[in-house]
Amino acid sequence: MTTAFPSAVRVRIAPSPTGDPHVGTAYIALFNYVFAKKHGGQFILRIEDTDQTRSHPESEKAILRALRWVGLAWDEGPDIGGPYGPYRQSERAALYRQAADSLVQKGTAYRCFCTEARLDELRKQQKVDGGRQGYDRHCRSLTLQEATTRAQAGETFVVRLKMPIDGESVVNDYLRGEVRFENSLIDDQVLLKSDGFPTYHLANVVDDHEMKITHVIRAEEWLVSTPKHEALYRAFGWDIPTWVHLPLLRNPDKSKISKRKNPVSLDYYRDAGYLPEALLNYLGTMGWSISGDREKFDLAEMISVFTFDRVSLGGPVFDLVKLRAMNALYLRELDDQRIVERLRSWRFSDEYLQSLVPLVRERIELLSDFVGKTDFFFQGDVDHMAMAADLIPKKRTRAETVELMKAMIEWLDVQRDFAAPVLEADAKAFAAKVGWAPKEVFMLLRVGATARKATPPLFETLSVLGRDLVRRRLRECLEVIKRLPEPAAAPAAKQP
RNA sequence: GGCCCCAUAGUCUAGCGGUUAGGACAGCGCCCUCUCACGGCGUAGACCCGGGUUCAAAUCCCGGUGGGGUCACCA
Repeated sequence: MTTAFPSAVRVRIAPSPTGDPHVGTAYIALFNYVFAKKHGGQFILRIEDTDQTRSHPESEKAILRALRWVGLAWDEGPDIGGPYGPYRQSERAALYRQAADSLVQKGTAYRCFCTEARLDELRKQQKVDGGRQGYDRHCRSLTLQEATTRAQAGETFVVRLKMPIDGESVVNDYLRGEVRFENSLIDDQVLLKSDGFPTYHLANVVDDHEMKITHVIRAEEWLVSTPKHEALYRAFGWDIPTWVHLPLLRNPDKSKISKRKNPVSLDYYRDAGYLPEALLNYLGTMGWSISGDREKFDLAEMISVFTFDRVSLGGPVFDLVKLRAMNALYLRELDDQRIVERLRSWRFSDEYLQSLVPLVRERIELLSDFVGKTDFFFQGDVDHMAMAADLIPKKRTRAETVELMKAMIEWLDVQRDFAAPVLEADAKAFAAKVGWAPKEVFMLLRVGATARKATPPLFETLSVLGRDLVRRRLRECLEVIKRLPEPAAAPAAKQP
């Protein structure tokens, strides 16, 4: 496995701006970055925003900011451009349409006019029969002329790839060697959606080729779709890049890392006070080792000795306790002045303090009161256990409260705008929707987000805290509530 | 469920045919010490199971089991 890499190494991280900047993105970006730098190559950032309904420009901004925070700088990207731009897929739509069309003309892809209803029905039937899952290739037998006529008549269609019907696909993964797939089990993948936008599969392959990507270093979840990608490269007549599928980061229960079970947003780590270099170092120990008895190393050192041969394939559990210990190591190494600087750029900046003062100015009588009134703004996780008695509202059961908290977290997960007035209006709407009194909802929100019953105005407070801290704390709070005993019935007899 | 990947302590890992199976976090104990923390020392704790191959398997092969991923007009 010790192939020499050409100096023209070009790799990429291709996040989709559909949510928070994800630790998994930083993880994969790190290995791409390090590999590129090791071989004097380029590290490219490409935004995969082909999902019209789920992509958001704020999310893209957040991803760029977070990647910068963590210390990974790209050589080409949507903000700085580069020779193979644009680096945002929504700006390359024509390219994909053209690519899909060329495949249709060549006969390696075909238009499919099947309706969603038919596909649903098909899936349902397949479930009953227990046979082969997936598209039945109904439209594959249409002639090009037939299909063209129907398309020109205005019928909506998608473009699907013609996978080989038999034989097998052998994918060469750099870390695992040959992986075999039976072609008959692989779907005729949709390449172009009915809205004219490409799917991941098409856009990704086209761009990786156009951008001259040599090594596709991505998460293991993509391994099984790699034969489709290879089929696409072949259909175009393009060279296939080297595949490197890294193991997936895991929750403590070993499932794929998820926001429900782990803080997953890079902004959370920033706001909770983790040092980016410690986070990066920790990510570097996930599935990779620098040597047998060392685990503390900086980026430069990782680059200097990097090789994929030291990757281990078991899915590493992302352990907050260990990360914290790593962070402590880095913190202790900083001299006093540097720690002061870090604190300033974290939460002791003039800017942040100024956002706090309006919230507490009427509530403090001495300057020294400030600290006690604002402590939860300077904490990461907060002690909900101490609030156990106030977590379940009077007249509510634990089960009801759990459901409410779940619904509230779901709502906040999609709440992009954290400006106080917006939050307030949306919170009221939320309360109405779930049929709870606003004051009940607000108190739960308050206690969940701050572990306090008395705080500055709720929505201003949430706004300043920021969505990542709020959502993490609510999740923690939910876990605490779940473990609480059912409160005694409301008019419960008081014990003497 | 089909297909694919994976498998060393609770967790991250070293190991790549012959080791008293090494390191780190967490745990426990002791030392340092006005407390706590840091630091130091120590301690407990692992090769998933079963077959092969071999003089010799944590290491190679096969099977099982377990975990994970994936089966979208999401990425």
